[in-house]
Amino acid sequence: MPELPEVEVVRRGLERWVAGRTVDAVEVLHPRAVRRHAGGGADFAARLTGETFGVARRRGKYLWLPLAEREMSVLGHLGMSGQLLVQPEDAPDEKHLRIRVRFRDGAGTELRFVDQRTFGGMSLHESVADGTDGYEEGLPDVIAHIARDPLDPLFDEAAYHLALRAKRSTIKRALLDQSLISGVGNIYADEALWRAKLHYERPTATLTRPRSTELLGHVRDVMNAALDAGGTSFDSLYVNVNGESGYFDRSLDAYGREDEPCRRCGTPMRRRPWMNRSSYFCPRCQRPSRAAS
DNA sequence: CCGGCGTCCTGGGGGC
DNA sequence: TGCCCCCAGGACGCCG
Repeated sequence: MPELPEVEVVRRGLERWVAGRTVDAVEVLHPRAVRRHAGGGADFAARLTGETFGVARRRGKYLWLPLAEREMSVLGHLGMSGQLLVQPEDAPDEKHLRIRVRFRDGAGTELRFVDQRTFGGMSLHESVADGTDGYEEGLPDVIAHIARDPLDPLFDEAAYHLALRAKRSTIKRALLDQSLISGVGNIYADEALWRAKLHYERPTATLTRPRSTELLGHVRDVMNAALDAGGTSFDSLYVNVNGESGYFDRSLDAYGREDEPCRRCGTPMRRRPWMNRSSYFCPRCQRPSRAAS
């Protein structure tokens, strides 16, 4: 389940293995993998052929490859189970291979998008300036609404706090709202809330500025720890751009630890159904406030 | 306008 | 053993 740290590991792989290479041919093997591309698979392949990739960029869980000679970018999202692999051209196709990008150089490798559950995909979009960065970053127009992520030096912390105070929502919802702060998924939300000793249904409007600053610090800490470890991997579905599995799950304090002792106080951790998914928390360290159930 | 929920998808696992 | 149902969840669309 790739979140920001895993996507960043993939971005680094793309920067190293794909930047500067020119596309020779593209094969779209599953239409759902390009469902976000307006013209469909054939159009995606035709438009990409002959183009040269720039340096991969990332915002939250989205990553994109700017085209060197156009104000356009190839947008990628890994969804739940997506992988971007740089493989030898003669390596056998993966079972869930969805898109293949061949290159014109003689490097002997190709880029593959592999995705079992097909929540992810690739698509080509116009680039747009967002007011702070220029066209050279190639931000795809369709993700202009995605907020900067907490590891971005230009993340607007003051605006984030103001938005939290203004919302009539709860903290975990707000952490997962990609238009407020991007890159946080279910796993790191639970981890950061556990570290901050905050209940997932704490109303955002009750968070003081110091408290929300502290939470943000925990979000950054848990993401940086995962980055240092090379990305989190839970079910071997996630593999980085070179096909190496991440590792980090041993370090999780909350996610997936139902009935296991809290690493702070020993109380059995709980799992609660929440928004068609789960929230893991310590019932003692993370007490709900009066307004929450 | 915005919060909240349904939907997409597939393989693994649990229960009967 | 085999089958069925549930579960995982990111992001978007729609409803109230």
